[in-house]
This record gives sequence, structure tokens and C-alpha cells, in this order.
Amino acid sequence: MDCNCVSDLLLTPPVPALWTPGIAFPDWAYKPESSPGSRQIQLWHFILELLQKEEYQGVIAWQGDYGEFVIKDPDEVARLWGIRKCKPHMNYDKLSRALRYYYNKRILHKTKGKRFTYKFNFSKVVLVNYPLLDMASSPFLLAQNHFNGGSAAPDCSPVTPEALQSLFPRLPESGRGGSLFERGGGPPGPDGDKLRLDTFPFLSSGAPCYSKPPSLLGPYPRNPPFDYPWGFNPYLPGAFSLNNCPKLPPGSLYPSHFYPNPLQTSLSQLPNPFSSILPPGEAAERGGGQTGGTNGTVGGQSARLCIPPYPSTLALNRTDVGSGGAGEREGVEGNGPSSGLGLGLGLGLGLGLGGVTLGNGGERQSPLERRSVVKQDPESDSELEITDLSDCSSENENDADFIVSKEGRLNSRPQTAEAKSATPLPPLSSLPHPGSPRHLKNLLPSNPSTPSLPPSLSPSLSMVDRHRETEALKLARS
DNA sequence: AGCGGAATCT
DNA sequence: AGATTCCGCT
Repeated sequence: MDCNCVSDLLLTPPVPALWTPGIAFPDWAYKPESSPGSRQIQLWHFILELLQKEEYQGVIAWQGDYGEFVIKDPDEVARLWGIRKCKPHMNYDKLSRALRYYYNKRILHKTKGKRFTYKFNFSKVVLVNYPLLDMASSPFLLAQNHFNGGSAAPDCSPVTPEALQSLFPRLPESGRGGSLFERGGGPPGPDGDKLRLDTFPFLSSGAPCYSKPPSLLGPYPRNPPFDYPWGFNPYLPGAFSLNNCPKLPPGSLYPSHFYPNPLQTSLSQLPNPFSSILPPGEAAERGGGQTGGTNGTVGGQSARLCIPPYPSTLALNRTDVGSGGAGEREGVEGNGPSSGLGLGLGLGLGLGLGGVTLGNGGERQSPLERRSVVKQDPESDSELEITDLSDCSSENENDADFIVSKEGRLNSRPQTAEAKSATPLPPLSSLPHPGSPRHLKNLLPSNPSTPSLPPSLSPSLSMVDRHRETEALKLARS
């Protein structure tokens, strides 16, 4: 089509002002080249983007079980997708068809019984993106994984469910009456364990939760030398965007080195093979430096947090009826033994953070509002831009409308509303402003080894650190 | 609403 | 490969 779409080159702004607590998706995941076999943004990326942006929570938002989201306004989502892809005739029927293709890929599945509700299989998404993160070897995880054969590192203090609960306060105390870590008592059926996986995607290295055998986790070998999906090799310099993160102003949110990772604390005592490679400061610096690079706006996206909140009302009880398609598929995914796969642990921390902000609170000008649809809007961040929509050229009759929507977001607003649903979380007012680094840091589980560390001294989770962790884990294992 | 086959496009 | 489009079926 001749709509001169440039959206894929004009995606998100270098530094998203709003970060939904949760899984961190490195910038590369948002680049056109990050889509295997495609130079265009993939639908699931787009969905994540929308989910990431508060101003679209009236259109699509995390809801229900972990990873679950509901398309509140199918037509609008389709419209946005159509704009992004320059498909003016896009509609929900077509979009949903595309979503259905993700079922087989296990990137998504349908939440049965809930209209317009789908669920990300983050373990898949993350695995695809973080093939090297070996959760199975994580002391953090091993300590709490009851199904991994007890190979936990000897000197790692066990992490109890209680401890985890404290780390991730929004996590449900239990799913369906069973321990989050136990699979036993659950109802038979694929969902029993699956739920836990869903709840702790970052813990799914163990057999009980993992949704599929390692061989099915992805086309990527565990330790492929340099053959990483989407051309991404976490071991290579530049992985995780060290080299293309935008330079951030002091105090700005989500500097490139902020990469939530619960492993960080567990590994703080381990040797640091990469310590001499790149000073954290420099890493961040460099990341920023390159932003302006070659492709202008594209270059500089920093890792993003994009994860669903832990719903206050955990919909652990899936309404799935019987063993329909999705259920069967999940069954297939079923228990791979310690796949170890790597889940994005990076995500872990993010998970811990998750939810905190989320979406329930203030008012935000959303596309829906624009459309006279009144929906609750959580507080938004100021310069959030919806990435993409700027792309399609004038051909799109919706351009004007779209632009309006972009301009419509704004200002920081007082956090007026409380989370509407009863949630165990502290009131929003007690939370740090999302635009502040403290926002995330304060929510991080305190570092056991440095419990009283002030936020400013909290360990930074830089990409380098992640590399270090990976290496450290290897060493630890050997 | 949701599903999935099939043809087609990019 | 990853949609997009169309469509019949449940």
C-alpha cells in the first residue's frame, strides 16, 4: 500500500515516560528488526505497546489473571492497529484472526468465557527474548522451586513463599487454595499448574509450571553461540541496548541501566566477571549517546517495563470451560522438566514492581475519552507518546484523529482516584511518582544483603549486570 | 463472540 | 513469516 507508512521507524519515543511496572522488554523487542521474519511490527508487540500506555487503558488493559488483558474497545484497538499497519479497513474480526494465529505459537491464548480477553504467555514471549536467562540455575529460583530436583545452590538461603510474597506483594497468596509453589492440591487439569506459571512466569523454570517442554519453548537452542532470535545476542556488546539507549536526563525514569532483576540481589555476592568491561555509568552513558544515531527516533529506545499488574482480584479461577481449544493447547505445553528456560528474569523484579501503578487511578485522556467513551484512567505520564501511530501518511483518514489523540496526553495529574478495585496495595498517593526512579526502586524488593541501602545506592540493574549475572550463573553452576 | 481454513498480500 | 481478507461454522 501506498500509505508511506513509516511507523516502524517511528516507533516509541526514546524514553517512554510511562513504564508500566512489569516485564522489561528491551528496546530491541520493539524494533522492526526484532520481529523474526518480519520487518514490521508484530501485532503482539503492538498490543504490548498499547498495554504499556496508560492512555490506552480505556481501550485495552491488563486485567484479570497475570498476563491477561482485555480489549475494552475492540474497534478502537483494530483502528489503531489499522493505522499502524496502514490498513484502513482493519477491523476487530481481522485483528482477532491475527491474534488467533498466536494461539498456535503460544504467544497468546484466549481466556475462555471472557469476552475480548486474551492472555499473554509471557514465558514464551520472554523466552523468545531472553534465551540465555537460565532460571533453572538461579539460586533465587532454585531455592523456591520445589520441583527442580533440589539442585539449589547450597549457600543460597531459601526463599520461602512468604518471602516471595513479600517481594511481590501483589501476588496472590495462593491460587485456588493451593500454595503458589505447590502443584499438588490443585484441581486436576492443565490449569492447575498453568495458573501458577501464569502467576509466576518468571519462576516457570521448574517443571511444574512450565508450559511446555524445552524443545518447544522456542526455536532457539539453549546456548547457541551466536545465533539468537531476532538477531539478538545478549552476550554481544550492545545487547540490551547498551549502545542505543537514549541519554537520559538526570533523574529521569528508567535509565538504560535500570533493569529490574531479582537475581541481582541473589547474585550480588558472586564474582563479577564483567566488572572491568564497562562501568555502569559509562554503560548508561553510552547507551544514551547513541540515541540520536542513525535512524533518529528509532535508535533509542530503552528497555521498557511492560507487564501486567497483579490484579487485586486475581482471576485465578479461569472460567475456562471444559477442555476447549486453548486448554488443550496448554496441555500440550505441559510440563517440561526444568526447562530452565530462561525466563526473563529480568522481568522478575519488574514483576515485583508490577502492579503498583497500574492503572487505576487518575484521569488520563484516552482515545476513548476522545471518543466520548468514559473510562477510568489511571494516572498517566507526561510525555508519553504512543509510539507509532505517527506513521501512516496522510492517506489515512484517521490521521487527524490520531494526532489529536497523541496530543491529548499530558500532564501529570494528581492522583485522584484510588484503585477502584479493592486492592491490597498501598494507596496511589503513597506511591512514588511514576516518573521518578524511586518509583521503581522503592518497590523493589529490598536487597537482603543491603537492606537499608538508600534508593540512590540500590544496585543498579544494568545490562552489564545482566550479563554479569548470566556469567555468574554459569560459573556458579560449574 | 470466537474459531480456523484458505487464498492472498507484503 | 506474518499478517490480511474472506468466509462458513459453532
